[in-house]
Amino acid sequence: MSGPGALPFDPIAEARRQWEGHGWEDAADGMALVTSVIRVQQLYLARIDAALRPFGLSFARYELLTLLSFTRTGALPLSKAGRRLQVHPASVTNVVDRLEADGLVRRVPHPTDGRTTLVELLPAGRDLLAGATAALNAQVFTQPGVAAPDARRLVELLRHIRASAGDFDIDAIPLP
Amino acid sequence: MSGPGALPFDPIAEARRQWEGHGWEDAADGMALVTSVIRVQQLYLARIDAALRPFGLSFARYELLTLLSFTRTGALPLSKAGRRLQVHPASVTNVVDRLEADGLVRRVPHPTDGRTTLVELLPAGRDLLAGATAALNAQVFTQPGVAAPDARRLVELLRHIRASAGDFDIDAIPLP
DNA sequence: CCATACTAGTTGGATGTCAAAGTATCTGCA
DNA sequence: TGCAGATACTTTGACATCCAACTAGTATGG
Repeated sequence: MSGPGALPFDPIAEARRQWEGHGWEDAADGMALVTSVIRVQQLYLARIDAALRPFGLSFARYELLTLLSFTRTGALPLSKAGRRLQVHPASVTNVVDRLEADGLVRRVPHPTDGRTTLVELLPAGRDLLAGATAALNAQVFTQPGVAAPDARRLVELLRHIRASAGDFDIDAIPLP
Repeated sequence: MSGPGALPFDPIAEARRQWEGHGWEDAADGMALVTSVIRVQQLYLARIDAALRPFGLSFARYELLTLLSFTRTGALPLSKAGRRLQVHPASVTNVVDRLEADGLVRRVPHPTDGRTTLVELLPAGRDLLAGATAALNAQVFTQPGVAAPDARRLVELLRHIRASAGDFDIDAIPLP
């Protein structure tokens, strides 16, 4: 995250001035947006990691456990988990390896499809998850750094970016 | 990035429904915002990496080269580079190692401060940077997935989040 | 002058990302 | 019925992140 202390100026505003100074005006808005998103992601991830550290979980592991807890059976094929979490199959393998090593999930062969392995939430994982979610909700998700109307406005704008990248059909499930 | 093809629904809208269904309404807006930022960062980074791949550069390396090119001397102390780029000192060491190995920068002892090492942009780095910036501007920064007014709106909202995290004094350099 | 506190940068390790390539299994069609 | 193409998951390697601990050098105050 940030080096020691705050900078005396906004580094993204400064970069934007440089972009314009070099004649790249057309790209300045986009550059500022992209680097802002990257920086805010970094800030959020640092806060998430801090909130989860007492539980021995990273955010990637937490997300997988949460996804499993929301299913009816507490299990999913790895491929489906990867699509829902929008991560690469190799990342799913990596995270499942680590959760399995910690006794929070287990791998189960699919009853009828030899290609498929299910990842199944174990009681230890479910138990850990309750406290972890409470901590995340209290420390991060109820304090996102902007007021609720602005948070919703941001989500809506970011949603257009996600849809334009092909994440989902934008007309599929409209926001209320 | 995304697994194969788009999902038939918005995974973040779905996660938000789960959050509300579990009684975590107060945290739902924040959860949606945080996961949206994380996802959009991932999308942007994938596009950036694709644009930079022909130049053999990652975004972290590109950013450091760009920062150096904006200085008067083409050189900076590693500590200062880390503060400007808002990354951990160990990350700066790592990226400088790799750029040095590729002959794009070199480490130079500080003339008067024995603790300090300067990282200096070499001609090969400067040459590579011109094409890399053109590619990034053309492929990513002029096509951020939203129109310019929305991009500016997003930057302003994200700027408040960055300020509230202590990145810089929000009154220091106001946007026009 | 010296002890202490601070700064600068490195090293080792953990983490998770994705690309590329691989093996194993399933499906659909000729 | 056989096979091409697809799917599922793993392995390997590259990449960059940060934490914790370390060494070396500088600044400051008594």
